[in-house]
Amino acid sequence: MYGENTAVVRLNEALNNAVKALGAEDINAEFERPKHEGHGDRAANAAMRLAKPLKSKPRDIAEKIAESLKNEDVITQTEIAGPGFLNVWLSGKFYADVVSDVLKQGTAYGGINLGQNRKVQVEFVSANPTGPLHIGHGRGAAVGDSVARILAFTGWDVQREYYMNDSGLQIDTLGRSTQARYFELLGRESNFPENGYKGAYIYDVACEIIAKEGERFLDVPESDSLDYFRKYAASTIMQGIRADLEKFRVKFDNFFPEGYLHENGLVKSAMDDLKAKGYAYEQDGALWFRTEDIIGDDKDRVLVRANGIPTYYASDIAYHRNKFITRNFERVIDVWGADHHGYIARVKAAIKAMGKNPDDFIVLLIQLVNLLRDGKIVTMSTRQGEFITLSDVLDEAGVDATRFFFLMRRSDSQLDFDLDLAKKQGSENPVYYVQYAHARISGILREYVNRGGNLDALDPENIPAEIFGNKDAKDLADVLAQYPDAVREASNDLAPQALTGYVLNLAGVFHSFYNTNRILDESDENIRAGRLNIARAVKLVIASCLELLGVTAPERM
RNA sequence: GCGCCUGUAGCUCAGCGGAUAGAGCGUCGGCCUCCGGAGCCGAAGGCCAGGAGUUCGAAUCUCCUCAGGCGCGCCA
Repeated sequence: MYGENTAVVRLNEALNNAVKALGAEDINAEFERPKHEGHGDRAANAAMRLAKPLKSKPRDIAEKIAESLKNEDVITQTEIAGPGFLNVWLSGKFYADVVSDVLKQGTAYGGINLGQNRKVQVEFVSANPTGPLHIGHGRGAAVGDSVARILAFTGWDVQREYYMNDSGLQIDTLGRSTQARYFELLGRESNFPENGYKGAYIYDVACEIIAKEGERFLDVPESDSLDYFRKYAASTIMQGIRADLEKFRVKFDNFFPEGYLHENGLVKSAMDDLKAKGYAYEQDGALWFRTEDIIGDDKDRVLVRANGIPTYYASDIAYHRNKFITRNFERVIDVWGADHHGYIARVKAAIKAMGKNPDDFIVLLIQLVNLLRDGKIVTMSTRQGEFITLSDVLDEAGVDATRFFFLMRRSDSQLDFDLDLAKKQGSENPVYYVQYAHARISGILREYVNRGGNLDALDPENIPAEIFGNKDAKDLADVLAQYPDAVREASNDLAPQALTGYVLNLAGVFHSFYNTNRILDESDENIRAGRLNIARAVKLVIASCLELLGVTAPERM
């Protein structure tokens, strides 16, 4: 398969052919890397899985499989161990094949086609334009962006969307907060809304309005100018958000305004559809959704209030109907803050009600980020205007470190973001550790050219098998062989941390290899070429992996 | 009260059905006549919160208990 390592695929094919030769069903057997030395280079548990269907002892089955693997030229030795593990030892040629396959596939390596060009949407960040992005949004941005990159790399047709909640109560409050600051700055008495946004950025917006419009709003009734303040503040803040996203190297294909749903009657038609299907009913003047029946919710939920204004839930139903039905996405992934988790079941209920499979709707919950400075947690609140913005963190720690830190942990567990550590340009900082490996290889390749070498003339097939008599060389090839598995895991589980973990491991094993294997100083020309090829393959995979994380792979540091 | 997430080395966390549970940081001890020392090697450090099940086999699956976080609005 495209993107897989062909050396690994061939080995597994041999195993499956051996299994089929026993008359067993296809169990899709695979060799795995045993955790412990002494258990061979690869191990298979196929015999144990076949024991029941074949009504035979695992060790006897393993014996037979070993017999049919005898002719494989990359297998040098087999062993039956424990309850029925089949352990095999591999020749240097196998590892050479692994590495040259990486070089031949180049940047396509690891890009297995899991999506089959199916349409998937990743909706993330979607912060209301009521204030600048803070680090919690940053984590969601890093995760959403990386997941989108991973899905695209693995054959999905991906759209990245930002849902702009640009109407409603919050924007109203934003407008009134800005208006109050406008009056305040012009020396008039103002009544700042009780739940207003107290951040200093509101003053900035008010200043802009003064510069642009002067004092002309002083003498008109507040209710007449409110709309202007609302729109101006929201669009200014949205521009700031877009600028922050750009700075963070996060791109969107589409910004979807909530207002579109109302203006085009999509909320109404979604409600009509629910009513027609009997999922919604009227009571006490409001429209209710039968979530109790559909998903066993504690109670039914309100869709349209007694005052005729639809709830946020109603627009969300219309929005997801638009995603699944109008725009025809096969899978919809939403990245939400963890405090919304109680809401997942309700949206799934709506998806069920519209006749789609709730399993195709996946929510990635982003847990809280604690920002640590000097080892202490910095507290934040958007309303109170006490927070550290994403932009501040990027200025201090840099885009690469910030992204890498956000992606190191699974998103559904809380994260302590240690600002002091992220700023350190040293070995304690994992992102530098990885980037250093890439820069170091680049340095070696530059030096090779300096000494008169020609990289284009290097034959990717020229990797002498004897190189892999060295344990570090063998380990390194092994890690290269695992890249497609890491990508598969990251794609299937929507888990970028599988890749941060992988690339940290790859960098570490490369550093070990570097310390025991001279490259340019090696006198044997073929071995030198072989080691150069290994280094090139490592460089390629590090760069590929970092690209999926949205982190740069520097040539020098 | 109901529901979701999390309890793994001193700290931060991987591992989520396989054979002796891993990494980084921190601690201690080594390694530059040498291609990038932003590096490497080694040591110490664990009843995988507790209990009961399922399985040939459990940190991993199920149930219960305990602890921490979060959510249960005609808010968004």
